[in-house]
Amino acid sequence: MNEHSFIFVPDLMRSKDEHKERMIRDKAMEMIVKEGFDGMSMQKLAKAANVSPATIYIYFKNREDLLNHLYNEVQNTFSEVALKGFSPDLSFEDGLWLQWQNRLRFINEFPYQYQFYEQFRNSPLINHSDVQLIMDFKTNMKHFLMNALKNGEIKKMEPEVFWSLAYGPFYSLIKFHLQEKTMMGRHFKLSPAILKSVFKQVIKSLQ
Amino acid sequence: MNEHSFIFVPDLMRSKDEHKERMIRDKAMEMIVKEGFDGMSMQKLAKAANVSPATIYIYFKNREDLLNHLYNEVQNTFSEVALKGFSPDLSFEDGLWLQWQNRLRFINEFPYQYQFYEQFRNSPLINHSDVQLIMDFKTNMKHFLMNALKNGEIKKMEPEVFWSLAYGPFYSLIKFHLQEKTMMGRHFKLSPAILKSVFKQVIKSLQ
DNA sequence: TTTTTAAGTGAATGAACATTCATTTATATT
DNA sequence: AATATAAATGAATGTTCATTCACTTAAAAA
Repeated sequence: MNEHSFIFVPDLMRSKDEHKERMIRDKAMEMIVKEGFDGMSMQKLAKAANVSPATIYIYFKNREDLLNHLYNEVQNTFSEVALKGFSPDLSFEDGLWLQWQNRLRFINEFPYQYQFYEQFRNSPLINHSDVQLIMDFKTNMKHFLMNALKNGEIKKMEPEVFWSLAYGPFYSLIKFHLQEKTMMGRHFKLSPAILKSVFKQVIKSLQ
Repeated sequence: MNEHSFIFVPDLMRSKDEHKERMIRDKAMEMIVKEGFDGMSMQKLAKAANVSPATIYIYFKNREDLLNHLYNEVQNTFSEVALKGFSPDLSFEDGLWLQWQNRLRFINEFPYQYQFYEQFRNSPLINHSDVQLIMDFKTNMKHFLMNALKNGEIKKMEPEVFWSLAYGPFYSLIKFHLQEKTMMGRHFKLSPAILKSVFKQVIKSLQ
């Protein structure tokens, strides 16, 4: 519906208001992060985005379609940001560190989007969405991993094992970072120094 | 309401049916794992648990109260299982390995409970729940960490950093393990061999 | 300025929602 | 067997839900 609008553009028409769609998308994610999936109703969303409920259905087929589009968009933006400045020819340490920095940047810049993303991924909605990583991202990651292996920078392991070791601690830190209360009621601020120190330890585990 | 029922037990009464409450709790978690929070309505739950909607309100104040009780119960069972056979006087490597094994055992034995738990923790519901880890678990973990530090088995770091390095890769593996499709559409089976190998690498990162 | 088209709407629709209530049922004691 | 009590219920309650529809508005082209 939405992503195919470029296929047929009649001559005589009123064009869609990009700002309206942006508001719908942003407010939806904000509401879901603040009140959960059951706290985001179409009528409340319409009010928050300053449109009629019926307007939402011009942009999205239904509620589920809206949620899937949101997830898709975040996934793509995230991949894009993660690839900024990246090349599979970077040394393993430089490449992974760039990934960590890029991902942290995205999370800090778009906390609602990231938290919506995490909520969606941990819900059964993920099973009904047919989202796929953009090809560019996939091939870059694959070549990066292959180079690191070839150069003896990491040992041979299954992709899931690599991912768990290389990003597990990172995303765990992010979770603490985004909660205001963590262990023992303290607040945990993810400083650059801490991130770098954990990174060094992760590198050690992969060698 | 529920947890205080032992305070006053009249002589003449019909006693609550433990089996009914168990069904309500189990079906609720199953529904949430399969259909999400918005897929679990009180009327559908009643039907699934073979009780009247009104019966649920005998055991729980309202929907939110039910969800909080579920979370609480999982949290407590989880802590209990994690402590099985554990002592803070174990060597760091043995103690952490036991934790990994206990946690994996819980996840395999009660997948609905674990997946409900993860979904709850990643939703805003977590902000309105006032759950606390049981004291026994907390103190055990604290002493374990202190001993490992004293014996020079790990280096000094903030608790969140320790947690991220020691459990981040583990929970990441679990996520892959519980999805039927992971990276590149393959299925990932978490074998004991893989778990042990990742564990060894994690130990290396902590030293 | 007129025409054409889709964007955009407010009010409606029926279904599903959480919760309550007037009764009935089961059970432990007498 | 009778009694007292809370468990358990099915049928309501009023509210909110996702979605639709008859209609109005805006804008691009002629």
